[in-house]
Amino acid sequence: MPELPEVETVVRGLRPVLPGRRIASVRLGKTDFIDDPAALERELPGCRIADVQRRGKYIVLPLERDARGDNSPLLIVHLGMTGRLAVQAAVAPAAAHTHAYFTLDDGRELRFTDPRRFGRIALFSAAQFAAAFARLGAEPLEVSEVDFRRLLAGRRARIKALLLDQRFLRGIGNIYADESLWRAQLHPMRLGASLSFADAHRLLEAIRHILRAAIRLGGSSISDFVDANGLPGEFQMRHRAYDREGKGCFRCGARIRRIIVTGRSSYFCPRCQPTPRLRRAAQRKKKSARRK
DNA sequence: CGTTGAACCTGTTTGC
DNA sequence: TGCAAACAGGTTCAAC
Repeated sequence: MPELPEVETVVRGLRPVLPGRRIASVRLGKTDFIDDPAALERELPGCRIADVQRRGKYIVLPLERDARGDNSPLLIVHLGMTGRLAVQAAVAPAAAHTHAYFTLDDGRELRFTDPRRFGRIALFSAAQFAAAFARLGAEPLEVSEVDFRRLLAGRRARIKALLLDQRFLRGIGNIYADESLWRAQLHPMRLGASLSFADAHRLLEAIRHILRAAIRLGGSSISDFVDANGLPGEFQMRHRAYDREGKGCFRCGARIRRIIVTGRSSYFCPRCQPTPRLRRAAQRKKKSARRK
């Protein structure tokens, strides 16, 4: 569920609420997705939440410790596939699979809910944070076209694999990869280095357009995504490729197809997003197979 | 460098 | 109707 636009939507919902609040206490349920549960219970009470930020698909809460405040830690939350983070009244009944409760100094609670527990919560020192996040690629809404072309140069991986690789760009997942490739009219199996100047230009434009539109509509709600206020997004109404197997292409009418690329379902229009030329060895193999 | 497949875990949808 | 298989927004790791 949560890719860059959904995480951004959650962050924008929390930003008017959390900064300035202090964490009074911590309660944990299942903890197998938390790096060091004991550290949360030990370190968090008394900390003031200074800000709410997003880095790729990560939510980052910089904290300030009591008086002197140096060596301040950062609380990191990743929503995985089914994670939710929301502030609720302490008396409100908790949704099923709510595994972390952070009581705030106004009596309300910041709650983390995640049925599949693919999410992650960690408490990082400034140094740990810098080291961990140095591996992530650029923000797709901030990278320049020149840098984007440099990233593609020499990459023999499929463009779909690159878009999903958080060290290439951070924040794009399966939905927005497919939607961007559809808009740019590029087949998901194209190799990164094979993209022409014009291809790369169209792809970056598509990524920017799609992500901005999705943020504007509060993200995509496929089955269970809701923002920090419990409201679903609306960008799923605008999907042109994702989860549309067998339906007509919005551009040319051809039936959208689903194939597996990099182990993930990939939806594309076989007419608008033409199959790349195969490499010679693979091509020979196919030809001989066809002759039989 | 790249790719593939499996693993993590639960819930929902699909197919026989 | 019932049960099993397939599938799901993500990340990581081993094996090739």
